[in-house]
Amino acid sequence: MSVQNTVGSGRRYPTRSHATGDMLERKFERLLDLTPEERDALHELRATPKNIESREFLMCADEPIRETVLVLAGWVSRYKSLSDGRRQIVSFVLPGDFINLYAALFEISDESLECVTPVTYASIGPDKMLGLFHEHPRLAALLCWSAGENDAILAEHVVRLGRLSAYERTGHLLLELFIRLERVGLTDDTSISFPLTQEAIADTLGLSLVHVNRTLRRLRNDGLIEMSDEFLTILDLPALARASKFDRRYLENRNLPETFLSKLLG
Amino acid sequence: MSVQNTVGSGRRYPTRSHATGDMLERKFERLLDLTPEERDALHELRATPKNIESREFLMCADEPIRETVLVLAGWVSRYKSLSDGRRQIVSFVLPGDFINLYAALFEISDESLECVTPVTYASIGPDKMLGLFHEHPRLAALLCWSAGENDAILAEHVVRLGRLSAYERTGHLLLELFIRLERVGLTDDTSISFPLTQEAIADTLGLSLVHVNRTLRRLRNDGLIEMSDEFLTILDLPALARASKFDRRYLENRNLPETFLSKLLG
DNA sequence: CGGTGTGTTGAAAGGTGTCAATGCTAGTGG
DNA sequence: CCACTAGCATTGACACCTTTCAACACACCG
Repeated sequence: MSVQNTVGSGRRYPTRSHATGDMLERKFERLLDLTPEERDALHELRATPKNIESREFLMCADEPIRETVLVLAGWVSRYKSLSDGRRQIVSFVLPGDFINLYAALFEISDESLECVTPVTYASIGPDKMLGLFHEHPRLAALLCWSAGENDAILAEHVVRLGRLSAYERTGHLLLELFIRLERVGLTDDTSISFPLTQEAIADTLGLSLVHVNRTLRRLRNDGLIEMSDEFLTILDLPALARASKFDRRYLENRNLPETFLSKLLG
Repeated sequence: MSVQNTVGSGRRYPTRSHATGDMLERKFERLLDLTPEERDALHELRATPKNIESREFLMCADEPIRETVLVLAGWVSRYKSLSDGRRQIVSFVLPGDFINLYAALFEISDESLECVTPVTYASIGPDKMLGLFHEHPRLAALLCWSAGENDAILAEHVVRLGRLSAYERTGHLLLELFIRLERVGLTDDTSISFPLTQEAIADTLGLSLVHVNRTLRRLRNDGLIEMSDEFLTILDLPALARASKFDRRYLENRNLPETFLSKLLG
């Protein structure tokens, strides 16, 4: 059920058949029953998807921000570069995630958005965005919810970088990616397709490439994960979560509260 | 011009006379000329300010989220705790900043909000928040801008933790705090009142208390800063910025773009 | 006056980075 | 068809940044 896409120089990334992407509905339906009109509006957002290759950029540092982007398939890395070449990946944008939800509100950014894999996305201009806020306030609320979730993910990344050991950090990141993909239906039981190089992991976790390599080997030796060029398998999720101080509450317990739901429904 | 507030156990924190706080207008006026009605709406937000002591909590982990908070005076730290006692401060909330802009959208949080100093704040219930979005869409846009700025600050914090040395991290943090306070008019030439303990700095930068102490001493010895119990002075801002790889663009270059401004103004 | 919170300093241990070299696979061009 | 290159994964040895442990100074407070 998976198609082989030839990518860049020597790495393959398998694209799943459901890459057409209804992961946004999937996320939102967990919070709220959408009306047919709202579903239509969401469908319309991705009416004319675009494709872009691995290693290409959705946005470059110091370039003007174009528009809000909804990722339908593939991984995007958001990172910042230092003058001396050091690089820090701030976050990964996965299918169903937004980029630049605030795009309309800033002139330029000092961050870059690079495709880790081939990416299918829908771009949403400021007009469309404003229209959405007027015509579908409930969807607007869900978009804000999405922004709030990103905030929580970023906050946890700060904890990871600031207070976890290399071993914990690595396991923690792998778990986050696994669970985020699970929530949009992109897992295969205990496996996900995993396109990150060890260098990308290093630039995410604030570690050296060499140390990431050693750490991954330890995780493998400890029977917690299995990794190939293309896939990551979580062999023992509870054990890995324990070993990584991974508390998945930051990705859950984030339902819309009743008080607010009633307003949206009423 | 400064009042001595006795705080907790043995630390004093000077409260400035302009702690009554028009820093929100100050921030927004840099982006947009506000109408009298909008000014009134902003004033109304802080019509009934509340006070809370140093070391008290605006929110505790696992407690339900109450409401959106606008900080008028004082510092708040947002942090997460690990089961083994490790702590990571995610961000500092300064006068003019919002907390829980998404409050209405989540049930509970796994983060805590603790006052570093005595704090004056205005709480904004979900109703008021929704009303604001309906009646003052331009203010709503500015609130979103504010959320986007927080995102940029968090992203830079990730870079700080992931790719800067202890020396760079420390200088970088001090500069960020200085500049953020400068933008809301809370600097005294090259000084700010500085309530953080070395332990708080350590929990922010992902370092040990001891190493923070040594690093601060180095910064002092290098003639870049001066610190007392109460104040921080940036002696040579350009030099400190160079030494810390501090690129203030993440706090600037964030004006509202023309395309959007015209919509708001029209 | 002792107690607590904070700042300071030294010495030793340890986690992580750097440097360097190797193997492997896929793609390229002769 | 086979060198040859490029990108990535892997490993060992060593250096160093940062942590940990421990002790002490100082201010404020009850």
